[in-house]
Amino acid sequence: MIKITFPDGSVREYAAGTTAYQVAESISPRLAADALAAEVNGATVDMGRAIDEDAAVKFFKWDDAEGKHAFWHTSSHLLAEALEALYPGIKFGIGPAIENGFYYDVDSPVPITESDLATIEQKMVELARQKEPLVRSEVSKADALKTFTEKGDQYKCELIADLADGTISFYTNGSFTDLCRGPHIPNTGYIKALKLTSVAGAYWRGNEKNKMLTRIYGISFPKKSMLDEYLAMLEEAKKRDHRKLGKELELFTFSQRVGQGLPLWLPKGADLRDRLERFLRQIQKEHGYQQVITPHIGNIELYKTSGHYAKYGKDSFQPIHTPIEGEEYMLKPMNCPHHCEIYRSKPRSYKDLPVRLAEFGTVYRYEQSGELHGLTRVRSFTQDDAHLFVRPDQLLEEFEKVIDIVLYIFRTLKFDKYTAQVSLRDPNNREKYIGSDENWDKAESAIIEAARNKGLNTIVEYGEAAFYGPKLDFMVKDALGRSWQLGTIQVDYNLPERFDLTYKGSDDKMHRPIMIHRAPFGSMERFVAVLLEHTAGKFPLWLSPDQVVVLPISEKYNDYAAEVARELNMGDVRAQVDDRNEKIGRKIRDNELKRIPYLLIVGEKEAAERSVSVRAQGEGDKGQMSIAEFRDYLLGLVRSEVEANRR
RNA sequence: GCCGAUGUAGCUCAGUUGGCCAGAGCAGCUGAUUUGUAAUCAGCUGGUCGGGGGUUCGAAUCCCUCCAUCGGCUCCA
Repeated sequence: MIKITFPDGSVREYAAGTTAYQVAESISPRLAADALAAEVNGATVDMGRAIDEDAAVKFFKWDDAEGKHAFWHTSSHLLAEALEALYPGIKFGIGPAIENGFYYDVDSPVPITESDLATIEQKMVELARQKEPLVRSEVSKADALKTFTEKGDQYKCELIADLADGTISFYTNGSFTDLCRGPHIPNTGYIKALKLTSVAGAYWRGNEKNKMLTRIYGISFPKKSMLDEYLAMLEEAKKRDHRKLGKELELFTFSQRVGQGLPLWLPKGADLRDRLERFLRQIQKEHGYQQVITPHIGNIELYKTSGHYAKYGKDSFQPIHTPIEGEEYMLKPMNCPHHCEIYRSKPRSYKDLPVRLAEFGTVYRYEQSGELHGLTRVRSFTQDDAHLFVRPDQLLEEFEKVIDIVLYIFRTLKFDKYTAQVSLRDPNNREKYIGSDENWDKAESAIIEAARNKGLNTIVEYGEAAFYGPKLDFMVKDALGRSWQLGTIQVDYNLPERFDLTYKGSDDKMHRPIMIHRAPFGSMERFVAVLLEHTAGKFPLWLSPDQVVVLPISEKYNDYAAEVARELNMGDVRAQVDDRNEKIGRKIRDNELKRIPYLLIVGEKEAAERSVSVRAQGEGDKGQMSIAEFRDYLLGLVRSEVEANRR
């Protein structure tokens, strides 16, 4: 038997001849790394057997976050070692693993740019080949401080100073020693493939008042083929970038002269958006929502009442002054205050509730220029907003009904993978939230219960609630596995208070309604962006701006093609004719590239038989049908896309 | 806003160290062709080389400044 004492104090026994691989496999990557440290400190673990690459993948349990985390964390130490060798005098900030790879923040005496990455990569490969073990050591806080003070690494000293007294762990690979809690993989030799992806600026400790360090991002894998796959995925993501597709498919554009972050929706984009709005409006109508319309500006007093001016005034477009009357107006940064005033426009009884006010409301926020990004972060956007004013006893049911709408949307648009995040109060810091404990408890349990009743896959985050109420956010995974935050449902105790919203109860006393903010799409802009990247521009049939294009074989059949299109259009199918003087192959190619779902080829034969030859996007020739047959076929598909997901 | 990179025709991009009227493909226009399942051929049009200022005999190329875009940071009601 071999006894291994781990640095965390635990002792485990293994049969004689057990390899480090087996030990690690039996526990976790974290302990695997520590096992190696134990070995270096004199224990007897047989490291004899070489580990092939496939075993290494299994070894680090690549599918679980902990395995990847250890792997990438070690990679960041390898990066630091290479940097120290190449840039004497360089100082280090932090170097963690992230969702996809790792980074290290450094303060270099000479600037490091993208053109230097190849050299650093080479050095890393060279060091990785030496299979340097990650050796753990423990020192007192005072010694730790001394070590880094001597080295002149003020950032590390700052980190150490913040740690609790007691022993502090270091890890060493080759010539590089870092303050680190672990875990790590046993040695750098497992890193078989790596790539430094970018270099960027990042504030020290994430505070914009601090110095900006250079952050070097990278990714690494235990197998070369895994890196290739990852890079291929990035390529695919680039092709699906909504900014690129938006341009290619003529959905939206931006103009410097109009202003940054202000999207211009082109005809096809407006059509798509309108279709999405009608779809949501329909389901909302069925759920008892009432549509309202409010102005794009509001008196500054409105936002002072709501408290938004105090909190977000500086992040808004600055107030508009009207010299004649001396008033101040703001471009509306959110719709809620307007809707509160609509609620107040008449007395409400408990029998009137819930009141559900919906509006596709365009709002304006002065986002920092560096933050703008395609359609996902803009300065003017339209929320698919609604505010529900409910009695406390209605909260649960209303919440569930909103979840139903969100799930219906996800089903219809084929977002099959989603999770829900429940954001609750920080239990240790209850003073910072507005509203009574009793109400919060009710609202929090209502959200949790609603999510459970609807069978949602939820994660609970404490301390993530807004100051005015808890919330439920939906994150979807797109076709490439990337996560996007979409819909949100929030409970609000603040605005009903500030606007003094009331209703008369059955007890003849005045009561305060609870407000629910909700936006299933989030914003039309963001949703279209996510939908574009999810579908790679191949929208479902019911959403496609152009569903069908009729392609005459030659100009002789243009008249028949126009007739086909006319007949389809009268039957509620969106059809166009491509009557350019081009060969049929050319027309097919161009229209496939425009992601048209169905192409109808018509020539002599079809004109004679009053039929069409059908070609489905990406599927090729589907054979001949009569015009009516095709129309019914298509309308059937559209119905099934939308209706089938109702329940 | 901060760090770094980029900005040449509607789109995608060439234009090495400053030097003949700034180029190509696609798109557009004109003509020829009348086509059967992913690019027919030819001709033509189109650019204050992001804006402004400077250095120079001479600037797309070098310097300054502003603007915009991209990758991050910070932020996200």
